[in-house]
Amino acid sequence: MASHPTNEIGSPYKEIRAVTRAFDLLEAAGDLGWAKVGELATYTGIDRGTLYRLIHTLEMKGYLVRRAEDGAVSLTERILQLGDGVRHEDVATQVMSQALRGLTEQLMWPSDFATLVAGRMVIQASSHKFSPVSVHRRLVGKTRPVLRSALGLAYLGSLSRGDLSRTLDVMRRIGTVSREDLAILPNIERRLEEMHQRGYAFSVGLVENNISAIALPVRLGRRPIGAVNIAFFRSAMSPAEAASTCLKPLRECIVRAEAAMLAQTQL
Amino acid sequence: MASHPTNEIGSPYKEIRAVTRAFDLLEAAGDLGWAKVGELATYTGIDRGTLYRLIHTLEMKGYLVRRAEDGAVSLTERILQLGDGVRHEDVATQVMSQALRGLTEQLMWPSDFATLVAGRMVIQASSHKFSPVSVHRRLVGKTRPVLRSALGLAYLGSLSRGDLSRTLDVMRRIGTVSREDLAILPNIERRLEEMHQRGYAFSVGLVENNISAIALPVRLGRRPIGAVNIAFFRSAMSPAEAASTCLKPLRECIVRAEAAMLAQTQL
DNA sequence: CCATATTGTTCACAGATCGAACAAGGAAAT
DNA sequence: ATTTCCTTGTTCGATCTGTGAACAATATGG
Repeated sequence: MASHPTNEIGSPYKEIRAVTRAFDLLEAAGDLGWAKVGELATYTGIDRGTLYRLIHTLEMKGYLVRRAEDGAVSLTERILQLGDGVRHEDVATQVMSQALRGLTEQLMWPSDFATLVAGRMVIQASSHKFSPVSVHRRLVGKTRPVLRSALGLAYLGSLSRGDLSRTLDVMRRIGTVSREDLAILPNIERRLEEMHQRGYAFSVGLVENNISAIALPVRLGRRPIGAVNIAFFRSAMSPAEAASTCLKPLRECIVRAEAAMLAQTQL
Repeated sequence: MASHPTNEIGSPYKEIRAVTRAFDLLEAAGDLGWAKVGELATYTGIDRGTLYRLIHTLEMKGYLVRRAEDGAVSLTERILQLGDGVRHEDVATQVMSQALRGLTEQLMWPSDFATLVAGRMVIQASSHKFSPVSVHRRLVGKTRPVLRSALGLAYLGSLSRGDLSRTLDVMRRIGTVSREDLAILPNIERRLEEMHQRGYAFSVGLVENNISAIALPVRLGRRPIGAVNIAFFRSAMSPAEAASTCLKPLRECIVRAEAAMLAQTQL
């Protein structure tokens, strides 16, 4: 079928004009601070009538504000709110990738770092390809059930009560609570309490029959951002045996990674 | 003439659908972190075909990125870059409003705080209404020429060489260099050097024949953000006389205001 | 291997977005 | 005080854009 000119090698889509202009306007507002509509028209080249419509839309969404005294326009803090947490995801993934590699070289067993995304634990970094005892290669992007995996339980156990409630609400809203999960939900707080007393989360034969895992949460400062696991053959040892040998190096690895993340996000 | 339903009392514009959807997508990406296109469609209710086009546009503008491994989408740091300085404008104006009021109660002469906006010094806060010797009431939004006013010269004198060049380039680009300015430009660096040696900026009979002013810059940390002046009757004293009595309290007022701003922006 | 789910793309059409033109108000000059 | 010029805010028909149902391709799970 016929294709039309693309803006990027391989992409068939044109840029959406109104959206592009909206961001041109926001960038101009960022450059200029408080600016009159006529000034914005001169600076961006966008017709004044179009600007009035764009400004109205961005006002309704809360990203721009107009000063009553002279009609000047400025960005609001909502842009910053939108960006909250952005930097940290990238830094965390980068730091954890390196940290997991080191851990796996030390222990042989592979590890994954996952964050809660769209009601699932999504693997963001993984050391399986560095482990001599793993057959998995591409795990990044794969998901684990929040309520039944070691990764999910470790993460949930690091949330405050309020954040735990909100997280479960989001999961219900977007439909990631499975039938197996429904059996677990009534007891989730007790299971998390048991996990606190034990000192780690675990699962047995969840994703694959012969694979078990233990996991600990990861924080940025005091804020939980995800969890790290160690996966091992069920036949090789029990979770308790895994914990007795691997928990200490896992915890130490996480502490060093958390410090590195904190250093980088405050630069 | 016939009007149509408005989204806000008194506003005749409908929201631009594509722009609204683009921000719904960004907000969803902010909520979810790395998310697949199908997940974003479920979360936002926007058709997948539409999302592909929006994502493409936002990728081209640099606000979203797609992960090659599984096509997941995430916000980028550019949102934060867009928002740089947002919070500070509001805080600075609020703090300076209170500070200028105190200064005017102490000195009687009115003051203005201005920032560089769209190639002009725009008055963001003013104490004229608290001064018994001013006839002006509404100055916020009014502008002063950058190259000839005390406010403008104080601000320019606090910029690094690189920022000074960039600022003059922006002014040329958006056409705020007047004919009077053109006579000054060749000597601007010498005038700023003389100002440094004098310790303050001044103007005589600029906006009104009978009004002179002296001014000092205002910084947030090390970053120049604007300037504050003291306006007085030309017949009452010369700039040098004004400086001998008013410069010390003006400087002290600015130091206190800068400290208050720094404290607030680091909360 | 097959069925199902998911991803990515297309294109006719409904309707959204655009900007020239107009109306109103404010500022500056006389 | 009046006139002229500039700026702001709004309108609406025409043009073009953005949309989503449908299709093709790929990936996943049984």
